[in-house]
Amino acid sequence: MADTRDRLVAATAALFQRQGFNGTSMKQVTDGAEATTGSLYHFFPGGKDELAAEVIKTAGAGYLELFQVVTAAATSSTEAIALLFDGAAITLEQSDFVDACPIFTVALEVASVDESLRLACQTVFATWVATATTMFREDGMSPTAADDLATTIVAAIGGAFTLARTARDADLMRATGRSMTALVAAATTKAITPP
Amino acid sequence: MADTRDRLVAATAALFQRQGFNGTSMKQVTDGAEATTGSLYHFFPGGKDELAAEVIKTAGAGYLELFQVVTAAATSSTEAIALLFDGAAITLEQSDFVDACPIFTVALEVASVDESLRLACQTVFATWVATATTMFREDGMSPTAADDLATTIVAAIGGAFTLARTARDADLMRATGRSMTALVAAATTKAITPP
DNA sequence: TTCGCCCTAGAACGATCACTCTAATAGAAG
DNA sequence: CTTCTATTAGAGTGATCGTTCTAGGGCGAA
Repeated sequence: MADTRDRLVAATAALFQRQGFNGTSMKQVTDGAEATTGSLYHFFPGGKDELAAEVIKTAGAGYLELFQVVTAAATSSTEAIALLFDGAAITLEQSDFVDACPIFTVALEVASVDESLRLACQTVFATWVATATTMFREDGMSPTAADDLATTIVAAIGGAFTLARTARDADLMRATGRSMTALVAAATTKAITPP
Repeated sequence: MADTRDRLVAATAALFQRQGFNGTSMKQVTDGAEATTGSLYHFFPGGKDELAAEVIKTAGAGYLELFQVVTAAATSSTEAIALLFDGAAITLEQSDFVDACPIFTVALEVASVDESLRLACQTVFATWVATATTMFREDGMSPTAADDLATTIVAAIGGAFTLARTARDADLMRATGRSMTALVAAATTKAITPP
């Protein structure tokens, strides 16, 4: 069946979330996906690197869609950001601080070591920043202001994941969310009402 | 000589910066420190875990001292934060995006796997946040506002390290720095001039 | 010198790593 | 049915992992 491939990607993503790239073995992947080594290398002849690149790409697209769903449900950029951080905090708590973004977990360990994975992560982050930038531009913000703010929010949510997971305390995510919400609120009112 | 121990810690910290915990082997450590396996396990009988805990503790104290030096050189909290992010951006560029914080790199890969290292990272982050909170309290901010802001800044600098290193672009660090500087400026003026 | 202790030296260990390879099986196409 | 391609199965590869262990070097104290 073709969904063996999907199970491999999903299992790898789950393992990357809690152990990162180097901490995850191919045996754990095949065990988690209930697949065999033969299947794994049939679908990913490029080995661990190709599998990881697929995980990053898939997870990146998933989070982007989640962001767009949240944005669509919100009545303002400010509310969207508030919902984003609150949702992240709840997800962390409900998963016992395991369900963090696999991309942030992998990015730092591969950035200086594996160029193909570095580029895969870079592409995902750039997509996220671009999407958030577009949202802020629609609020009337200048290109540079929107880009700065979008970059900051992506950075902040990634760092807050690290802090909250390390401390096993989702309030660190919420604290960061409050600050970012205030920042967005200030930036949008300023954009709407120019001096 | 007793500085063999220091060389081991320094070499491990350098390796953690670019490869993380699981990506770094004991052989790389002994090679980098010009030490032997015997020396390594003499000084760190607890093995890789004990060595990593020492690296986290030492690096954490080093960055805290750096923060305090920067703060002392600045005339305001706002300027201190600006200097902090600018310095981080320059360090990244000068080291070809290798010289990032080893603690952020290690934190996500060990948070769900190695409790002793998770606690070591948690302690370091808590110390950083507490120090920044104290600085903001001296500006007259309320305890909760100061703590929120301090948490946000630590999260933002960690996330910005990830983004900048992944994209090999220090401007992402500078963009985050501009937003955080604006946030601190707004918070301090509000604290100084209450409604 | 001789002792005693801190540190170094590096071979060796079993386990596990990512990966390869051959053979078997399944199911669609003819 | 036969044939063919896609997928599964899992034993086996050499390399490398973290760690252990025995032996010896270096140096101050007696």
